[in-house]
Amino acid sequence: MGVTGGRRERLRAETTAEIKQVALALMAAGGPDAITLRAIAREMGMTANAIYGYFATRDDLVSTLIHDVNTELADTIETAMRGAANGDDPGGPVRAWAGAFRGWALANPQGFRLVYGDPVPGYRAPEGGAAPDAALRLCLALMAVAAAAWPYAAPLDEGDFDWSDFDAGLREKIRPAFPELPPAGVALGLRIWGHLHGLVVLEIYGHLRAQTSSPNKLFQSELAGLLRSLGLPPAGPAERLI
Amino acid sequence: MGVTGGRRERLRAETTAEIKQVALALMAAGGPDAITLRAIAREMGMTANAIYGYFATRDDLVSTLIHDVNTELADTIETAMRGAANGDDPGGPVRAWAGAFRGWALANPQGFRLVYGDPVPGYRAPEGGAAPDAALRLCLALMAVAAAAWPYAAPLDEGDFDWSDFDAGLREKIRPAFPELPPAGVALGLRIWGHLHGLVVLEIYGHLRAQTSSPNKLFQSELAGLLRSLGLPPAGPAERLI
DNA sequence: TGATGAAACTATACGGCGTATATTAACCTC
DNA sequence: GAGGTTAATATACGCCGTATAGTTTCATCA
Repeated sequence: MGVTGGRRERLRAETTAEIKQVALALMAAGGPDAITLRAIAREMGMTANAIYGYFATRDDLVSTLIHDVNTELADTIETAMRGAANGDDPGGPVRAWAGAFRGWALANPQGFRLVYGDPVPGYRAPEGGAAPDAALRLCLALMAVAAAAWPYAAPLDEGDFDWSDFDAGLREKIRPAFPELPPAGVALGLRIWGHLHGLVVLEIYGHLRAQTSSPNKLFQSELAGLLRSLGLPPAGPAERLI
Repeated sequence: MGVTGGRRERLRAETTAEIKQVALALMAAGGPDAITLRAIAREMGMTANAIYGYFATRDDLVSTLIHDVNTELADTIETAMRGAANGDDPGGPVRAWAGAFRGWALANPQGFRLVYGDPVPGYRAPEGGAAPDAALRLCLALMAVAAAAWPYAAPLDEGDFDWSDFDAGLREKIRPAFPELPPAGVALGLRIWGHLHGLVVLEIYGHLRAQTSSPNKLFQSELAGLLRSLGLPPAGPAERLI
């Protein structure tokens, strides 16, 4: 176990990265089902079994991919929300979250399916492994949305929630970051997620295709309705001041 | 082509029904991926290839299952909505639709996945076959919801839709049944679908499990918010008259 | 410098999957 | 009884994930 054994470890990291990259490319081309060890190995010019040296099992590889994709989504949303957090526009975070979420989903439909659909035959791996990390980031972004909207939405809210309705670990992360957000505000964040998730998943999976040719118009209309139902102004601060 | 060949046709129909029933049982037990011809045949005590006499291909079988499940969902929703169409409660259809949709989804999560998720490796079959039938029924139920809510929601609606935004065949079915419903009302129906679909799909796929232990409370809260945003009374006509 | 041993990779095999083809048995119709 | 449709079978092929054993590569250290 030499301390200077950096070279082989670097090679190993590169090969690992290439495996994941090829797997993502295969998934983008043919869906999650196209992630087969043989196909990856074929693409890389090596044997399928060699991959077992990098991932204990195919599900491990898939789990890692899910984590990576989830992280990418979290990055996208966090970036979009940083640009919208000017404080003058309480609807900004909602619009940023919604736009980033749908935009990323439409740009990476296979990744969206991998994370939010049935991944592949196998099961989800770790029962508490790496996925929650990125999922937590997504949830915290949602809470930022809820925190921005809550002062406006609170008078309209009729939900009856308390902290015991939510995961204890989640609560510990939320309360320090958003001390002003009550349980009903957390619920609001999750509701906004579900609210917007529906149209996106229907669009990604093609279930809207038989009905409308303008899913974007539908989504924008729904977003406007969401903003209105939250008591938020429909557009930026300029219009709100008029 | 004898006219009296009823016996064999009856046997054939029975075997066909048994194949589908076994396939649904397998799906309920192990997810859509568990639908394998071999497993079905094993369960029925015959050879996998014998199924090719009843279904040209495995995808044909899956398509038929999707159609059956979709029909069951449409039946459930239509029944629930018939019970809510007393005319005195404009929010009744929305609540009936939402309750029936989520209730059916929770009672048949595998069926829900089959219809609204990635079915199985293979493709969807007919590009215009049997599935649209049931999908149309679901859509018409949605339009009944929208028609009941539209007189209340219209003043709040800010969508800008016209008929060209929707499928021509769909329009022909909608207009005779709901002549008072403008394009924005149709969009409202689809939006309600997407609105409620999101939380249900997140719950079915387990993505809410890490956050909340009360998905039902969350859904009811969201439903109340939907009713409010539509300008509808939150409960039955009794409360509305107060 | 050269042996050592871990790591990367290959070769081969097994069972399960969907599918295709050819074959046999049962049945109704004429 | 003959002809033709249908049910069911046996067998084979290729692809999949996985397991095991064997081979090459190469950093490490005496």
